[in-house]
Amino acid sequence: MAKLKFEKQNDFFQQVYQVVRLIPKGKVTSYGAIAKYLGSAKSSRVVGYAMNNSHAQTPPVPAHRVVNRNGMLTGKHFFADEKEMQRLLETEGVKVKKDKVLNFSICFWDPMLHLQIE
DNA sequence: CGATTGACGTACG
DNA sequence: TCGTACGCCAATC
Repeated sequence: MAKLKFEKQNDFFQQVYQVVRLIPKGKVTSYGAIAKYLGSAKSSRVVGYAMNNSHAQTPPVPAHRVVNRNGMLTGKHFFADEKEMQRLLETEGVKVKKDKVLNFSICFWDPMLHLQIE
């Protein structure tokens, strides 16, 4: 359980990256959950857009831990190899089948429940 | 400044 | 269960 505090409204992107970096190993979350956590539940698309630039961030953002609401690896296409994302998840203990996270409800990590904004 | 785009999510048939 | 339509919002053109 980590506590997170956002001083000011940093760049929305930076907030997204920050949350993604806090995702525990072996866990995954969704774009919508992150958006909601950041206070913009309807900005899920923007979260995805932010992830598009995650590769340029330092330290790198574990984008493979972020999937859509169905647990599908919609972002795999943005990795060097489409199987890279799945491989990374399985390496962390997350089973993936047909581009979908198995036991998604169990592997799902909701920032709203594990992070607290003071 | 208006139009388009998108790693989403929900509603509807 | 599956495909299509639409809304949302920031970035980009």
